[in-house]
Amino acid sequence: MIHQRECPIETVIHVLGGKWKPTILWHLVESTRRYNDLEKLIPDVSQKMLTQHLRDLEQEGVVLRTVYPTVPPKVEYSLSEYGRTLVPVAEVMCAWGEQHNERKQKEPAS
Amino acid sequence: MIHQRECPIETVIHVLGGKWKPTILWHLVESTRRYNDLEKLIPDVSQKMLTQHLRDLEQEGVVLRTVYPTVPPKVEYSLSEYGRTLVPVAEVMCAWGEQHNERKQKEPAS
DNA sequence: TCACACCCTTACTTTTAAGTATGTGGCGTA
DNA sequence: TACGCCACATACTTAAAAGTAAGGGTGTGA
Repeated sequence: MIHQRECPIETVIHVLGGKWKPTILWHLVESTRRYNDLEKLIPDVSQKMLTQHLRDLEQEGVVLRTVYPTVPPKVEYSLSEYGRTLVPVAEVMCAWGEQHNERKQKEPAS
Repeated sequence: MIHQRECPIETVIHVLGGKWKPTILWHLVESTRRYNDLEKLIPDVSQKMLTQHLRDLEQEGVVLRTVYPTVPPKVEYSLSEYGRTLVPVAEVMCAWGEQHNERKQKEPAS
């Protein structure tokens, strides 16, 4: 938080670059989710990291957090409209990443 | 190195996600460079990180390393053809990142 | 009265990335 | 003889990210 990011690629990496952030985003592209849902969909994430990543994504404007003041509390997470502008970027990255993974599998040496 | 990457977005982040990698790539898109050139072009990078990032990029197949057995030694780094397939991905990321940086400047409070 | 559901928070530890400082090899030059 | 050039390698330290474990607040049902 202490320095401004001059490199826009680093910006994207910062927004998308938590260990579970792509997975979270992926689930939110499909549908709005509650905290509990995400925990179940991503069994290996710890509560701490899930909360922290959701907060990060919220602060970047990518994710919307809606609290219903019911008992017990209900909190919904969804992609913001702005967050949807990130989807094509993620798709381009995905496509290259997939191809790269395949390539790496074929030539494990080199 | 110990686990295979299942998420292709993480793959891209892994390839591009060192502190100086986007900068290195950027300079190699423009031209082939020698180790010394890169040191001068990126004054803040340490030798250790420059070497390490170049090795990483080489191992991913993105960068070519050519050694001329002269004295003193001469080593050239360049983007491979495969590395050039990464450029459009980087450009898409760049575009979103720039826009995102502007947006963040305008609304420092959420 | 007690546990449970939901959505977290906090403190502490481990792992990973990056930074700092110093050393290496072989040849040309002074 | 010593010194510098180029492209590193290695060891050690610091900082950042992630993991682990435990607690909290509130109202409802048993």
